[in-house]
Amino acid sequence: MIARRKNRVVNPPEHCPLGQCLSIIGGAWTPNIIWYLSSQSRRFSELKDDLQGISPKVLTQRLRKLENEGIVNRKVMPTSPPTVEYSLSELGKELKPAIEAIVAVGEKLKKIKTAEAILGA
Amino acid sequence: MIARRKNRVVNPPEHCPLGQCLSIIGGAWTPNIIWYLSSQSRRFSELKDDLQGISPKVLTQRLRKLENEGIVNRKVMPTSPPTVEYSLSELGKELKPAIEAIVAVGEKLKKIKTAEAILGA
DNA sequence: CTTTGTAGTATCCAGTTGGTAACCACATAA
DNA sequence: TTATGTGGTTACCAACTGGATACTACAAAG
Repeated sequence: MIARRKNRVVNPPEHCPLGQCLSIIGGAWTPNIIWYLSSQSRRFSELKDDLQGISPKVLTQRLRKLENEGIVNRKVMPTSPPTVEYSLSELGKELKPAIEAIVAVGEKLKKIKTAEAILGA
Repeated sequence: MIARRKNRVVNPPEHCPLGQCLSIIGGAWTPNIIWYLSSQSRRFSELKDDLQGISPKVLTQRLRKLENEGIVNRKVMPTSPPTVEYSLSELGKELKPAIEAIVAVGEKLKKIKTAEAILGA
């Protein structure tokens, strides 16, 4: 029988910022929405075209949630018919380094996988 | 009627590294598992204690998946009963900057939310 | 008068996820 | 002899997720 090691690792900082942040960028399409908005503001139907395959329901859901969390600004333009401009808020822009770090890792992973595929591993 | 803007935003790099990476760190408990393993190697039951509330089923699922993806190393020790050491692979360590960036954002979010709570916003 | 584009809603449904609980063989400690 | 710890596995199930589809009101263009 083996003595159980008792040393606890440092806990993830209280009430886990990991979960905090991942609950925002988690969910299908969400990171992509943030990605598109990070370079410029976009209208609803523009986003729908950018994110090929997303249903209007899900796009609305995501945008509403991001708006409630203060990540995204929603601005109705007085055109006819009214158009709606979505953009990243200042808070939303804080997400960019995280997204970029994730993208960077994703690219490394892709390289490794393609290398493996070529080597037939 | 409004002319649809035609300018397309830069696409997320092909076959989206975002999704690539998020499919790895996504899923309940996964980021936390990586967090714990990032500071030292841990045994199955140690992780189970670290991640209070995780069921053995899910822990196994996560570890198996991470192992298949080459993020985590699994090493059976010749003790009695056999113990199993999990650790981050070199590839797994590449995830750390991304996790740290996410944690950083999570902390900012938390500060903002607590500030809002105090101000009664 | 019909069509088009706007920004969504409403409804239904299938698939996935994650949780609970029970169970396993084995060896050792009490 | 019985209990304990090891690292899981299995079956079941409720909840959540996201996709497909159809639908809306309104105004303007043709």
